[in-house]
Amino acid sequence: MGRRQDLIDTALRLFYEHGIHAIGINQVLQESGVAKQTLYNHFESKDSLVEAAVEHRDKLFFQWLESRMNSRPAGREALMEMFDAVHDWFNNRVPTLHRFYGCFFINTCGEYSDPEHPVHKRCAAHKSRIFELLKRHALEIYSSETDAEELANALFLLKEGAIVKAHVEGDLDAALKAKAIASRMISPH
Amino acid sequence: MGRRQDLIDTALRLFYEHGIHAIGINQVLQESGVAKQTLYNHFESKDSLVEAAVEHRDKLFFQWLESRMNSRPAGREALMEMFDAVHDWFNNRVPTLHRFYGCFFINTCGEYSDPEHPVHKRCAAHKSRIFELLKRHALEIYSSETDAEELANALFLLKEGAIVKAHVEGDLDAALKAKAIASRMISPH
DNA sequence: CCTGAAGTAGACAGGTCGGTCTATTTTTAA
DNA sequence: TTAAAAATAGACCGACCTGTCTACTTCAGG
Repeated sequence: MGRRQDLIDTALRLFYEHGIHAIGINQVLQESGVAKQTLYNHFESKDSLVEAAVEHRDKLFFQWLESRMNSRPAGREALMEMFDAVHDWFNNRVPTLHRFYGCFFINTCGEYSDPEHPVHKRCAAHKSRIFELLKRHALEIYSSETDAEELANALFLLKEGAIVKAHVEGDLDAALKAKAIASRMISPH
Repeated sequence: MGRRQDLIDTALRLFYEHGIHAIGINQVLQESGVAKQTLYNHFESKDSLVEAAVEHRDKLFFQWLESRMNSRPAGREALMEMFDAVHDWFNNRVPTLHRFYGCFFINTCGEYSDPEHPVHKRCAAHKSRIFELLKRHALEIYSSETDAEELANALFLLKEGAIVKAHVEGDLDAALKAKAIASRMISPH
C-alpha cells in the first residue's frame, strides 16, 4: 500500500479521534511504523499531511455515501437511504469510516477557523460535494431547480444537525429522527 | 472584575477562535496580563480552566438566546425569533458572543471526543438546556408532549445544521433558510 | 554486480508545553 | 498601622513539539 498511504491512514485515524492539534507527528510515526525522514520525503510539513488526511477522508466518505444512495432508486428513496446510511455510521456499523466521533470536517473547521486556510477550504469543498449529491436526487422529485435546491438544503441541515446531536449528546437515534422529519417534508400528510 | 474572570474571558476568546489544544497557557497569561501563579491559584490545571470557559460560554449563550426569545410572545413567534437571533450571531451583530467561529460546544467536542470527559459532558449539557428551551415554547403550540418534543427536535436539528453550514461553508444566510423551513413546519400550507 | 532510490534509526536543534517554585510587591482589611 | 492575602515577574523542570541531519540498510532495475 505504500508508506505514504500508511501515514495518511494513521494520521486520519488519530486526528479524527483526538483532534489535529492534540496529535504530534511523532505519534503518527510511531503508530504507523514509518521513519521520520520518510514522512518529510512525502510531505513538506505537518500541515500538508493534514491536508492529505482531509482529502482522503473526503474521498472515503463521499464514495461510501454515494454508493449507499446508489443502491436505491434515485430520488426520494435514495434520499431516505442517506439517513439510514448515517444511522449505520453513528452506530459504528461502517468500518471504513472508523468509530464515530462526529464529522471530521466539522471538527477540523473548529481547529482551523480561518475560512481562507487550505484545510478549512477543503472541508467546505467536501460539504459542497455532499450538497450537490443531495440536490441531484432532489431534482428527481422536483422539476424546479429552486424547489430541488430548497429540499436538498433542508435535508442537508437535518443531516448536519443529526451528526452534531449524535456526537455531542450521544443520541444514537438522531439519524432516524431526522429521517422521520425529512420523510414528512418530502411527502407531507 | 477580578483576575479569575479575566482569565476565563481571555481563555474563552482564544479557545473559541483557535481551538483549545492550539492555545497554550502562556498565551492566555500574556494576553490577559495575569501572572502564571495567579492562574494556578484559581485553577488546578489547564483542563479546569477549559471547564470554566465552557461553563461561562454556556451561561453567556443561553442567557442571550433566552432573552432574545423572551422578547417575543411565547410559542411560535419566540421560536421564529431564535432563527433571527442566530442570524445576527452569524453576521457578527452580537458582541457578547464574539466574532462567529461556529458553535464553541461543537468545536470543543471535536477536541474532546470521549463522552465521559467532563468537558464533553458540559457541552452536552449545554445542548440539552437549549433543547429544553425550545421544547418549552413548542409546548405553547402543541398540547401533546410528543408533538412538542418532535417539533423542538426538528427546530433544534435545523438550527445546528445552520450553525455548521454557516461556519464550514461561510453561508451567512443559513439561519434565514433554516427559518423558512421551520416556518413551513409549524404552520404548513 | 552495481547503482541509485527509498527507507531506517536516532541524534539533534530551537522552541513551546503544562506546571512548580521562589522572591518580591501590591492590595486589602482588621 | 500592620499583618495577612493576593498578585507579580521570572527562573526552572522535564516532556514534547516540528523539522533537519547523518549514517546505515534494503531493494529493485539495468
